[in-house]
Amino acid sequence: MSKKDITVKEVARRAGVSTATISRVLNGDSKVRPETAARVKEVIKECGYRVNRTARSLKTRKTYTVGIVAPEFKNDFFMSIVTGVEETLKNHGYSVILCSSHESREEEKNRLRLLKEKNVDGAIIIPGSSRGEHFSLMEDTPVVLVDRLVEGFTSDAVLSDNFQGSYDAVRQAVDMGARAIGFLGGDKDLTSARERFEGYAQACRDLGVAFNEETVLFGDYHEDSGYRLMKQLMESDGAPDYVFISNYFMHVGAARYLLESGRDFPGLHVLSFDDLPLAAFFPCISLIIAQPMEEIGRKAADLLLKRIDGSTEKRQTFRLPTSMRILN
Amino acid sequence: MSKKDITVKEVARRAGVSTATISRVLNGDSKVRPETAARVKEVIKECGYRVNRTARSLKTRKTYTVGIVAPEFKNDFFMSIVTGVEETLKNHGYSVILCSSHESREEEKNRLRLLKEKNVDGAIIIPGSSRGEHFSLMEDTPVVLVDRLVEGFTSDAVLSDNFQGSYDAVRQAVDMGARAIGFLGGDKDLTSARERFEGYAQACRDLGVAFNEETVLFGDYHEDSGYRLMKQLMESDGAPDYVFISNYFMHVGAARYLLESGRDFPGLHVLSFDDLPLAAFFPCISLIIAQPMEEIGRKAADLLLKRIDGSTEKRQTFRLPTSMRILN
DNA sequence: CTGTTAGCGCTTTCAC
DNA sequence: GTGAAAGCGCTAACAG
Repeated sequence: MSKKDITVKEVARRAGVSTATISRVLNGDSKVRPETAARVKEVIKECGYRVNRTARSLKTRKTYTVGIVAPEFKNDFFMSIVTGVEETLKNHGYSVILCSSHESREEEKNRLRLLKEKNVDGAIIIPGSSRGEHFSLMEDTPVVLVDRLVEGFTSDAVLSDNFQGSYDAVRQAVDMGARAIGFLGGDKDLTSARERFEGYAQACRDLGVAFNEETVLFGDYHEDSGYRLMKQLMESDGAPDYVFISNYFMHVGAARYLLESGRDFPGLHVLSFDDLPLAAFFPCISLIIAQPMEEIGRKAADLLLKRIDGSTEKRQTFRLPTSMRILN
Repeated sequence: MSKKDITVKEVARRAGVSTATISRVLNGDSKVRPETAARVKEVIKECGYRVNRTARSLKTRKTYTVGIVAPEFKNDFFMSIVTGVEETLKNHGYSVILCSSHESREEEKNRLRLLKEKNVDGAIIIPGSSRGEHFSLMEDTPVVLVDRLVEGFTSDAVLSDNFQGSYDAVRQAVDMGARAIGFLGGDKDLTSARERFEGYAQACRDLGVAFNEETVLFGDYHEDSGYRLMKQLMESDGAPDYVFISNYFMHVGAARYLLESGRDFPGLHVLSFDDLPLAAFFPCISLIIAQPMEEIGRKAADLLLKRIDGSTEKRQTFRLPTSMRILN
């Protein structure tokens, strides 16, 4: 933004009209004589005028900017969501500010405060945990939660149908001949981890699958946890033939264990959440529960746009169905 | 941003001072009597005042925002760079606007124009192609190019040392016994693709590796291209034992071919660029040339910050060294 | 249809 | 140390 930036005032002077008229042309106001509009557009092109959106925002109280907050971005899962969000919002003239919260509640809070100060028109948040009192910071700024819910804060939300996805996977495994299914779970502090466990547990009960406490293990959604739990499970006495893994990163860790152990695991069947590009390459993979990630992002953006435009409908939580990909 | 937002004016009224004093306190100006400052801070806390950064930016002509433009974001490679950028900039009080250019020059141009209108303090760009006349749009806004260079536009840039990385890989392969090395290359329109080829070619010449035109294939950096070229190479008569693959996505495609073909490839050695989490799982992988992606992002951000702060040094291009990971 | 005018909320001389 | 006042560039009544 250099000193010599051309302003509406300058354009007005050159076109011999008032700044109000320039503004009208800029905003497509119909009440401008065509010849006037043409002349103004001419001048604008000539001198390379560009609107100053900061000034416009100050006046209109609209920034056409939304924040997207997530624990981190260097993973395909969150980025697919971000992609869906960005595409959709871009088509509506909005831009996206990226905010990583590093799984820290304090950081999450700081980012929200900043977004508020930057006057974003709304925010899409993948919460770092189930606790969300600080989300009240956003007061009357529209918010859509994605992937996880939060206690103490109600808003629109878009999630996968984790329960059903898990349930269906277990049923499919049973059809394939499973008698016992081990479980590697994420941090129960996250709603999605709880829901996936519930779906698994309920299906086991409904379908008469042996439910052995020792083969149901919990850690967190990260790779190391998957490695560790898979190792623990495979080295235990009653290692099951079927293993349900709760997300992609745990799956990566588990796969790493299977490869590094140097052992063979004949008859082992892995069922896992998340259909990222390489999941199908992993050892023993039998069934993948795919979340529609980009669609989740698009849906979240659509919802947010509705809120921003003042839709007054009551808060809604959308659960998008997962799909199954059977590999062998 | 609701009607009842508290402004400096309101804080001034409540604290019984002028808005100038509030501003001074907000900005840590020392020329404020401690007692006054304390009282102001008290009031600020009490009424939950938050600065309006849009207004501040209009006045100071500084947005503390930078744009980051890339062809797309749903891939680990670009996102690792973005992560490095975001972390670094966040630590300096900047936020990041995400702009996908979809490999389209027109779209890239639109995004740059928008960034300009939003008065970003600078931009970090992963160009979609070698053509960059439209980058002149950014006039006197600091720009740092990442990963790829562009003709017709000079600016700071941060890249991997593609030539050296390729060269070293070929030398290592020769040490491992390679006599002929096939090559799967990216789109020659990209500087990085050209550089990787040059490094490979030079090393072959220097080390006396047979350089067979029929085993040097070019496509683009995408998965399908990797699949197709690998298939072509493996089904040809003189299929080499060593294959150099120019980036991660081609590697994914090539790996998919190797798996799906159902054949065995005894003695096949794959050398590939990019150390993404799963590369080491791929069939026949022998050597990975790792780019320091997050570091590239951090370096780019550092450079940009220097430019923003008015460093007047001449434009620089940094080439960060790659490293080798030998797998077998 | 077009111009005049009054700000949006903040920072920043320039006086005192 | 502090305040008064002038804008940053734009839009939106309100007149005409």
